[in-house]
Amino acid sequence: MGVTIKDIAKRVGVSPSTVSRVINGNTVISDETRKKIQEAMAELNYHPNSRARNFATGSTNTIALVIDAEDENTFSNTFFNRSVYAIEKAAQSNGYNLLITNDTDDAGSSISELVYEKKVDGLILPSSRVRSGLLELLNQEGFPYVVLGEPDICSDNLDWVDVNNFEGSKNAVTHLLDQGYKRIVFAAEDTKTVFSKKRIEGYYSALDEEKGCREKAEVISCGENYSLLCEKIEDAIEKQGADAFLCSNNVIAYHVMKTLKNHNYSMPSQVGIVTFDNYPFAEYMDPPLSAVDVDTYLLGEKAASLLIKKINKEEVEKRAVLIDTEFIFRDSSKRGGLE
Amino acid sequence: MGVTIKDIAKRVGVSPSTVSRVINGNTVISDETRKKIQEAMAELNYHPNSRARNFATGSTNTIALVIDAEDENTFSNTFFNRSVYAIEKAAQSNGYNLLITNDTDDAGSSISELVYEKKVDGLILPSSRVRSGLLELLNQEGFPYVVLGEPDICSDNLDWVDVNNFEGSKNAVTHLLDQGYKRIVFAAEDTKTVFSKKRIEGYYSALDEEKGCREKAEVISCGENYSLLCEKIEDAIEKQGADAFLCSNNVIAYHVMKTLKNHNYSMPSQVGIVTFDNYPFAEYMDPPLSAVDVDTYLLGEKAASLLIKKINKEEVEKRAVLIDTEFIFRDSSKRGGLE
DNA sequence: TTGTAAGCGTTATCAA
DNA sequence: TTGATAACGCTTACAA
Repeated sequence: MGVTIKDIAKRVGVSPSTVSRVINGNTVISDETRKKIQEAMAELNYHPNSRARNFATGSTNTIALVIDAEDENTFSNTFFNRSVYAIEKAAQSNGYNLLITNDTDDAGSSISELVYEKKVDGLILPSSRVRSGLLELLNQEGFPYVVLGEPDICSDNLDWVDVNNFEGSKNAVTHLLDQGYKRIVFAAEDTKTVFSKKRIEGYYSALDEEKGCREKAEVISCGENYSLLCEKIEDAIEKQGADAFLCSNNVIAYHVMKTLKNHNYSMPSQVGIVTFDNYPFAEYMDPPLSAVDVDTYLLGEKAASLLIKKINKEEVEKRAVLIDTEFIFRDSSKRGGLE
Repeated sequence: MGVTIKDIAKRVGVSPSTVSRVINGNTVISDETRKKIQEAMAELNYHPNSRARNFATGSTNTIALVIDAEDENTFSNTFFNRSVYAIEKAAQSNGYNLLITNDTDDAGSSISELVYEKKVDGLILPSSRVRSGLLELLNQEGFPYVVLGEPDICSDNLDWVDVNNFEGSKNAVTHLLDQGYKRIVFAAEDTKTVFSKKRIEGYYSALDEEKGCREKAEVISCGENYSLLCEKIEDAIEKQGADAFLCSNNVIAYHVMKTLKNHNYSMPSQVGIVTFDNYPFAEYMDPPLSAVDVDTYLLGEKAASLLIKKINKEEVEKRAVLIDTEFIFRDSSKRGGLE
């Protein structure tokens, strides 16, 4: 059915291997032969069969991105998705295809299938799916992989890429202090994930540099229980005299703002707010939300290019890559350094 | 290096084809032989090489999902992403892997590469990327594909899956009428895409059933110019006496609500609101937003299973599949049929 | 129920 | 600069 390398060879009167050389850009071919072969390929509308090539070369030119299937939010996470977009672009521009797979915890996991059956050349693993059994498998098979997000185990021995949550948080808090806020509360959905911990560390680190502030530090966490969150916010303001909130995402920021409005606290004069993640919504909020912007596109791009380097066995300069955050100053934290 | 089918054959003392039969679940094997072969595979930690299988069988057990790279929003679209999640799940449960590729308009497009080089067995194409040249290529190569979303060309001759935008819109407007709202405005970012057109048709269709309402119909579109949107909203209320808005997404709904609040219109007593897409935010808005909920998970699932049927050359009952929407009644449209 | 052998389309080694 | 030829690991008639 399809036209093969042999058909081209026959038509031009050369051997299949010569045609193969042209396809692969081998330079030892004479210009004349190359030209004739290329013409024949165009005339016959020849396209190399990637299945045969994969088989012959022992590679697939495909990388896999593992998705955390347990995490309902992964796919509704705009930021994660920008990373996916970036990974695909980086892959494509390096001649790789991108396979996406949910990681289930089943015994015959989809990941081990990819690895054992050699369906891809390497994989990007979200930190939430890093577990020792899987690492053993990968290392034992000498399979190239990169972790997306700082993992909570083996972080010194793995190649990973993450946002600099520590600095992002620290900068935001320093900004709030500079604006004259004194009692800054950190509000998050959890405090256990690696990125939450890093942000909390950054929060403390900024407070440490302003005397008397660390003592008043307070971290609120609420899971997804937003009415609980609202209560805690009220308490923080009324009982502890909180005058600013650093929120770990936009949903939390939204609830903080709602609570403040319900109690007629004015923003930003009485209470300031900064949120992580610069959602499209953030700039339209009332007041517009200051945000720690995270370049998840870059995150994905770095992860993909790091993986491809590993696949090609190039030397990798550093094991861990941290992406800088950018602080976006809007009205919600604009107190102007007033007391 | 790797252990192959021959190693298993040798160890058990059978021929490679017998081992192959066991791998492929061929039933003519004697229980005894099967058992011995399975034991040997376990002992040697054998896994079939998918590259070799793909080559031998002439298939890849992979489907591709094309992403609209031009559309910045695709990847930040929560709903689209739930479809991706569903597609992956459906693929996996049918033994397929999922490849994701951006569609660039370059001459050597990534899609034609997938098709010509036989990298995947079929593809899911978003309606926004349907163009005649591409369809020609696919049809000419006899390549299985399914369109995600109703396409604006050839919709009668293609297999596609979409949400029932017409009914969703119609139901929402009927609901508003039932609640006693009289002058309902449809607010959208555009009016040209197929789904917008269908929604507008549904909007008109509902109005037609209530006398005197169709004459007062008004469709507002604003692109991404939200200050323009706010002006138009004001006009609609003040000059045309609008008392309800059907919004084509949450961002629009947000701006409508903001405008209403700024002008001290009370919701839902003076003005009612319904939005398309039940974002997590919708239920936390003030008042909580009534929404036309779209099951994009089901959308993706249907698309994937339809494609896999086509790949297997099974007869497909209908060319076009419409997914029902669900109306979620919250406070923002609860007027209770008052005048 | 099992074995033999050809074949899938390309790459890669070696020789010319 | 080119050509023969083996090899990649599996599937699949066909034969036994």
